[in-house]
Amino acid sequence: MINKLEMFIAVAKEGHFGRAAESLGVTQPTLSTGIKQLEESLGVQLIFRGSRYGGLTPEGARALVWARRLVGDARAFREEMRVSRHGLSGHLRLAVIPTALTWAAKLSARFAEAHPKVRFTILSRNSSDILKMLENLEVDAGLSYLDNEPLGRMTTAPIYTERYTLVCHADNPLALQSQVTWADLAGERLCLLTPDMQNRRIINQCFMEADVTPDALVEANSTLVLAAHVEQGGWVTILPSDMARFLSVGKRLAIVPIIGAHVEHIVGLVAPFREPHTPVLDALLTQAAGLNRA
Amino acid sequence: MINKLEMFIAVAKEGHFGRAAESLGVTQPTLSTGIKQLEESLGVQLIFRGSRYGGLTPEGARALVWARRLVGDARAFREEMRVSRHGLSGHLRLAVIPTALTWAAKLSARFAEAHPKVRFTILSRNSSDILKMLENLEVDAGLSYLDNEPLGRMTTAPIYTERYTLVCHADNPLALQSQVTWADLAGERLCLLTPDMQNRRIINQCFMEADVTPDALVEANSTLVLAAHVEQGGWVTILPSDMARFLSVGKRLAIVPIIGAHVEHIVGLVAPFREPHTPVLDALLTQAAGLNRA
DNA sequence: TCTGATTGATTGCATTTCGCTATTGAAATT
DNA sequence: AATTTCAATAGCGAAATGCAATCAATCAGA
Repeated sequence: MINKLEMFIAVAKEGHFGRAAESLGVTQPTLSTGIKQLEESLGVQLIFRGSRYGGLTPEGARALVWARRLVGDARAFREEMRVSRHGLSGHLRLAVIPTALTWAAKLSARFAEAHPKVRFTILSRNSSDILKMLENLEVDAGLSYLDNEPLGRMTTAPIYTERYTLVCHADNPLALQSQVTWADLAGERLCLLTPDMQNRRIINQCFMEADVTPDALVEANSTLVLAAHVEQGGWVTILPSDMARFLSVGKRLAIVPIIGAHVEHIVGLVAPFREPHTPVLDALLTQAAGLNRA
Repeated sequence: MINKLEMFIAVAKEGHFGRAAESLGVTQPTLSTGIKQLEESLGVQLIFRGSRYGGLTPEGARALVWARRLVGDARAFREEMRVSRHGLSGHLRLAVIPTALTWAAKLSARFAEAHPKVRFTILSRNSSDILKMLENLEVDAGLSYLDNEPLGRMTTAPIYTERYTLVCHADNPLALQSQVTWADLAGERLCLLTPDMQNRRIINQCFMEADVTPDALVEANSTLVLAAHVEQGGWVTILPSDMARFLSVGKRLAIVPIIGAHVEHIVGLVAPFREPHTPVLDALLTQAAGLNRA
């Protein structure tokens, strides 16, 4: 049952039998019969298909919700039993928004100190991808905005609040100011994250509220690229203060706080709600709470 | 996986491999190997046993929580898929406290009107047994006190409030009174439910608050027995008003409201909390809400 | 309209798992 | 010490699982 449901989840995710089979490490015929058997045992067609994947039936969509739950719970169960033998160990997969990557490092460092046997995989993703990955059980937890995207049934733990700063080359006249407003940035050659990033949308909104049309000459999905461009001289960028500090040490870059029109956005840990938590997630939430206090 | 977990639940419930096997309709060796495989696949011993069942290990106790959840969810899932084919149909198992049996009839009658294809099984049980049966997935819902026993993660829907009345033979002097107090009942030959019933404990408490030591000469676990005794003449009993009315029609019995020292106890539907609900439970909750309004 | 590529279903076969009966071995009971 | 109870084990046939090979339908491009 459980493994059939995993097959179903894979097909729903990939929209393609062959790829789904590959992702599970089985052959396509095995997966085909698996889905067929699942449908027969439930007495319902789950997937439209005539020689080609044609989407989920209404029952299929409903079944997907249950499948995710059952598979998720089964994994959490096995995980908990494993932990009861070996202590906290294994693999923790984290998806993180680019601007929070330094915090991910802080989090995993703290965590590793407390639980040295746990391996981490940290992926940089935009916030909507993070939610999708959490749904599809591709990651165990995410580091993302808690106050913006509509979160479904999720466990959350706040970690820090994003405060935006201007990052410019030390030679830039703006570097001499103790602070700038969003309006001051009109006309600057901006280098910002791509618009699929929540962070960029927040910044756009700040500019809009200040009645400024930002001039994003370079877009990237990595803060590292932004910093590198700014170091070249011609550009300025906007980053949360921690990330700005991290990227500017040892470089001829200046950090200037931006004031006004600031909606503060809370960033924190996000994980699918599950009762009870897995032991790793519990430990992770504990570490997150510690970071928040610190 | 799921069926192994069902085996595990059965063993935990019966405390005996042979009986558990029988309850599942498999042979004892099948169940033995099932448990063994479950333990191997989880890498944890779940049950202490050396030639005899010796209780759950700590991990086993934890696993039981997960097992109940997974099995319950799997059933709810299958149930929902079945309903999407055949409409509301199938079997609804209800465990009910004796004093609420008339309400169970009202509930099932209403329900059957709306969903004629659903079969009912209604069992009379005391409130703590009801909780156990809900935990072990032996019934789908219960009709019991909502405000007294510590309910775990449960979905509840209030239906009515118990109000106690004296039931005595029409020839009894008390029958002439328009109302009685708990104290008035001192010295009467009482016929009450057994003390394992919550209702009896509530009545005991009422007597205690009125500083009366009740004299329960006959105890039974069925309200029908109480009424039959009262009809014989020598005894009086205490029943919630609806049950009293139901049992006294056509008989030479009198019903007298009891006043004072009344803690009002809410009776309603109880079902294991599960998100989303099964369609039958949803329908049942709807009917319960209707009864509550009426 | 034809042709090659894609994609999922089907078939046949080897392997594994499952569940039964019969039996054994160890405690508990007498 | 003999008997009973209870779970584990062995052996066997049936069912299931999963693979490689193949087929059938559809789509894209000429």
